[in-house]
Amino acid sequence: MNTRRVSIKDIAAEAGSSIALVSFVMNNRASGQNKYRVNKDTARRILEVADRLGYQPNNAARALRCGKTNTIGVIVSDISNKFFADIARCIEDRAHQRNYTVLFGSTDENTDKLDNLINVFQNKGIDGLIIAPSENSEESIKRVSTLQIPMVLLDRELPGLETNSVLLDNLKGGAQITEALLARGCRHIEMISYSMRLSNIIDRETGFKLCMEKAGLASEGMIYRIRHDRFDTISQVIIDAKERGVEGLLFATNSLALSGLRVISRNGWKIPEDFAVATFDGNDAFEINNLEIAYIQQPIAQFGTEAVDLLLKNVELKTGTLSPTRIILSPKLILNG
Amino acid sequence: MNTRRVSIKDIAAEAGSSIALVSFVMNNRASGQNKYRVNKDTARRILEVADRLGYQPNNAARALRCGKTNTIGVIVSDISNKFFADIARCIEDRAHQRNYTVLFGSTDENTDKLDNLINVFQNKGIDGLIIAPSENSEESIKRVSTLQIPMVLLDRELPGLETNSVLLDNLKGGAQITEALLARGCRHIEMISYSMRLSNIIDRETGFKLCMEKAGLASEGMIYRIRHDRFDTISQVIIDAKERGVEGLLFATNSLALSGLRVISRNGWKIPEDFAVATFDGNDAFEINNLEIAYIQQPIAQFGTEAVDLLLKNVELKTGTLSPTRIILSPKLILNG
DNA sequence: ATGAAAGCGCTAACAC
DNA sequence: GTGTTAGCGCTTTCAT
Repeated sequence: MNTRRVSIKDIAAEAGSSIALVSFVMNNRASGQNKYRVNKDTARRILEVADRLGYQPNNAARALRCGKTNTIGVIVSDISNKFFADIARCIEDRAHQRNYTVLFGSTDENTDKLDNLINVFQNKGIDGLIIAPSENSEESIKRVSTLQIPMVLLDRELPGLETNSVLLDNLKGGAQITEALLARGCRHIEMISYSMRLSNIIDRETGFKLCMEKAGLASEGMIYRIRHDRFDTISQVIIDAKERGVEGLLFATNSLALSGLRVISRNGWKIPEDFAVATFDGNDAFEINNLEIAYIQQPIAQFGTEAVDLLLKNVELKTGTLSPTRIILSPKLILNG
Repeated sequence: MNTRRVSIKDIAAEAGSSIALVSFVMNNRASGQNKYRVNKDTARRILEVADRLGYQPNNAARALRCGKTNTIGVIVSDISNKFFADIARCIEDRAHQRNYTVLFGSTDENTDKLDNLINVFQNKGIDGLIIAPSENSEESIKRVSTLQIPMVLLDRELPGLETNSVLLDNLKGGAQITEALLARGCRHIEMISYSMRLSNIIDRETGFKLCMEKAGLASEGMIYRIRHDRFDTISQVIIDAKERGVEGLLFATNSLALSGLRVISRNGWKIPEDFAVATFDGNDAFEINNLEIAYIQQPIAQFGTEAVDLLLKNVELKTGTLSPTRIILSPKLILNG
């Protein structure tokens, strides 16, 4: 038994018409039109044969012919990171809804991997790219622009690069969460952040600073920056903070908070008695232990949907280019306890 | 400026040779061979031009010509689920190493979505499929076999279907974790499981039962099965368990454990004083609160690597088919406290 | 309303 | 050692 997949040609032969007509009918069906410029009976016959034979169009052929793959690429630092995994899921759903498939890739914040992924994805002929850029990725990202590949940046943007992007209002988020800490009566608040200079992180820090200054509290030197490859250093920072009499700890990301909580718990300190804690994004770990941790909730689903929609708007453009769009999503403050 | 990508033809023109030769040289380069049947100088010239022009092969054309896309599909119930997200990451890494890209899809345990994904992926011409099958997916999976698409089942297998699969030794895992509970002195142990009849769940239950019986303890009726669309019912089950004087709780999956812990915490019960708890897979939430929870650790990275390798072994087969292989991975018991 | 034919970029068999 | 050519499955233009 030969297992060559059934092609348009087979259908034409079986239905006694030309392949051109089959192609035409199949395309009409796909686009959900019910009015054919084709003879009704012929159309019905072709459709019937196609179904009977289990016809599936060959995407490679179509891609080659049309220069379009209906595939988008998504590049993040680590797809197994909860934030990105959640977004990935939403991107997947939205893309499928709009008849696209998604190729995912993780860079581990490594520029070589990023460049390689961009190449591979370009070879595969992706129609567009959604990227959560990491540090030092400016050059690579610029290359994507040069390549004329439609692109939208996710979660972070790049200084000096005008592109489409979908972002959280991190400045507002940083301010809101700081305010929450102040509202519980904390004065001596310190922020534990990343040494990586990502726009989202920077904005959160700025939000914190602005808010502290407005409250007439010192913010200078109150931000401690952890290297992402030296997460262990967080331990000493927190121990020192305790000695300095810090009352509130604001973690710039959820992973930072998780590591911080581990330290707090290991030292036998209690939340919120010993430390008031706030961060970005919720976590099962908070709820399960009734930890009173305030956090900024990001609209994950919207991140995914907006990114896909914005990208496809650019992809499906018949001609020319749109001017870059920035979509800024609103943070939501969640208070626990 | 016309932005048509540079093709083999452009290189041929520029280097003053035929496209066939260019193709030949490029392929040799790709496969890392350094001995050409081609004139050294010609080869060098071609390579030089290719680099200068920034040539990237067109995958669609190659796929069409060769009937091979170097893409595999991965279908799970939900890619944002931690277990699958972790595996996805490992699959991605391994596949990239081996020069394949990966298409991911989530079914939400829904047969229609599964069928649809299989179709879409088939259209895209994936060379093989890795699937974590959910309940009632027998028919769909069988169709993949019929389609002659190489496939490996992940995490769960299907009764009455001989296929390649990569699985945990869930029977052993179930027994090991039960023993751990017994070893801490628990007698009255109950298992909280899924109503879904997935092979991995069933095996874990069997391991539990066997172990309990061996210890001369009742196991009949000691398994409570939660419907995945009625997670809230877990609350009453645990409250009842407390009244029945249950000492140890074994959760069949991590999500079940998470929900259970929420209930336990909400009722003010302590671990391990009020309940000894054990489950499958670790979780940040455990460590952060120094919860003494024993669990079975699955070798995630191995899951990914083995699945990809097994799949590609079948994909890259020049001729015929291999007989189905089952790869059984060993569970590892992690004791906390 | 329908069909013939060109061509997307590539590989591989074959000829020179 | 190098070039010519057919053809993968599809869409699309142009005839009829």
